[in-house]
Amino acid sequence: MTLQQKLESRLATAVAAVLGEPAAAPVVPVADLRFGDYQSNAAMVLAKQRKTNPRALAGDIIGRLDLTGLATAEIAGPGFINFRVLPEAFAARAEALLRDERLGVPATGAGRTVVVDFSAPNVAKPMHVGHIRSTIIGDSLARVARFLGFNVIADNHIGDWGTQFGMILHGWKTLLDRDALTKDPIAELVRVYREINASAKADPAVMDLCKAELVKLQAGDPENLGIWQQCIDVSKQGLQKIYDRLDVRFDHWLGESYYNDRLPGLVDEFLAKGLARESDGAVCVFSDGAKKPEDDPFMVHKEGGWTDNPAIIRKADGGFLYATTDLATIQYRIDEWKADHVWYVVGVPQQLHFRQVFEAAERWGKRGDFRHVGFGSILGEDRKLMRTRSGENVGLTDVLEEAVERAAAVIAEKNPDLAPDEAAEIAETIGIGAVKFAELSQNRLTDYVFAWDRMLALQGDTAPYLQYSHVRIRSIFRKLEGPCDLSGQRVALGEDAEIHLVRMLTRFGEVVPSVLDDFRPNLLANYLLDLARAFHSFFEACPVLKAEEPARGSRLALCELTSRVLSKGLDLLGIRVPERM
RNA sequence: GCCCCCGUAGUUCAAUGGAUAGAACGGAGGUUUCCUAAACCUUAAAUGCAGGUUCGAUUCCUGCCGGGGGCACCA
Repeated sequence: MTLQQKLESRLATAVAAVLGEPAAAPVVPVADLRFGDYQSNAAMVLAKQRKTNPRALAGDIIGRLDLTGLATAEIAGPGFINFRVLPEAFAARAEALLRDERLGVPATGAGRTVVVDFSAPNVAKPMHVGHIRSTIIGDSLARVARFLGFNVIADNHIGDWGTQFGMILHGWKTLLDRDALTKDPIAELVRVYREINASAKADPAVMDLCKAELVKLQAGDPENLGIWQQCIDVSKQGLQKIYDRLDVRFDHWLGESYYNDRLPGLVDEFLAKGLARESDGAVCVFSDGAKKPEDDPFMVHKEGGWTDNPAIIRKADGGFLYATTDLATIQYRIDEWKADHVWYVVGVPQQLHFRQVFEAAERWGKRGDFRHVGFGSILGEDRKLMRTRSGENVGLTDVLEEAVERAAAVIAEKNPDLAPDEAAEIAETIGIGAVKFAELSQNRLTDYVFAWDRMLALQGDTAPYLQYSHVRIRSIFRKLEGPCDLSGQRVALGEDAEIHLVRMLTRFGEVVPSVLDDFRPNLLANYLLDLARAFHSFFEACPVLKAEEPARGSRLALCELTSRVLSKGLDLLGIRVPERM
């Protein structure tokens, strides 16, 4: 049980004793240490309901509170109950954590299945910086959910069937350089796509040819299907290289094409059940007709009257769309995978689409906890959205390359004695870690302007700062020489820096589950920075190897525990830790 | 026109309705006979504007200002 849970449990007992009935009395960590470690505002809330004096009620509750061996409590301000955890309680908790493989993190997701839908690039187009958010945030959420005991299915819903294939097919047939395709398939595909895209934009006749190729593909033309399959294979190989480098894994790659056969039947079913109807030749799912414009964001003002903003599931020409595929995908995930939760890590601009699809799925009878985990946009220097086709866009591979180069330069300066192989490996770990951490340490909803120095920073609140903490700890254990069993080690806390370090260590079990409350890996990232700061302060203030027993063993145990929590925390963010740097 | 997201130190970002709004970079000043100075310590500096709800608002509500985005056959 976490310290927070213990306090909550004891407080609940006291509150029930005072009131004569159970009442909610949550305990939260205190932001400002001057007020203690944890606090509860229960007295203020309950006093208001009962129209009594909050400080008096808080006093009554504290009078009934048994905190033996755990903490002290006091009334503060308008009626807070502040808890200060006793050093011996912190020490006991640290000893318990040393023996706990889960490091105090409860398995809150046990027995539930969650599908995490993230990354989902379009094939035959290069990944650029705009793809980084979904990929990295989604991977981290999947890792956290897995650690919390969820049955996690990471699904890469790649765009392998859309209209862009009309262009690629036409380009393949008219522009392809076979030699170039053999040498660097991805680059050649990208070149073909860019060229054909430009000429189709300029010339409607070319666009018509592209559309004709798409129709043939969708009708099952063997030649086009063959080319399509080649494109997919080549693209997947290229994507896999980037995912390997980023240490991102998927359980499935069920792209749009996987659901292709299900779409006609799906639309028929929607029509038959009255969930959709024709409008201007298209089949649309309209929002619930009972709603009024005031309370329904689907309603739009159009041609003199209010109508709602439908999800189109079949075009007038018979083609299917994004919404159709997403509904088929939901059906599969709910019926085949028995998903309890489905999390879509997709940019905020698609919010309307997901509201429509989730509502349609619900009315269709596909019940589940569907969440659109949106994130802000990456903007260009002009503060406008980075577009896939605009030339200014920076490729994801270029970002990773540059990050690793910068890390290598710092290593050469700071630690020139490392063997070249090892230095290169460390540069990879640090460079990639820095990029990922830059993404994960901020609120996902914030828009930001892409800037090399921001994304590739190696100083300050960055992954290398965290990695360095771990490296210093490993350095101590190297000097120990020989095995060292700390599982039964007694922890004795004297210095403030030691107590503060343990305070931070005990919060790991509280922070990790909170990441999924609102899908915010940055809570974990920021926690790890606080933990690392606590460790560095401890490390400056408290000698370890040169200390006398019992402090020496106790401090070694704190180092070991810190190392484990940092490694696990970074692992949940998808960031590796080096042994030295 | 309607809807959504975002406005916090010079800059980039934090802050489940809680107390004196935290970091980092940059600025100023210090710490190395001692486990890696990629570190530590000290310091100056901010909630777009106006109302409202609340014991308490960066957070919730209303209006305005500013930035970004979405809104019928792309994904």
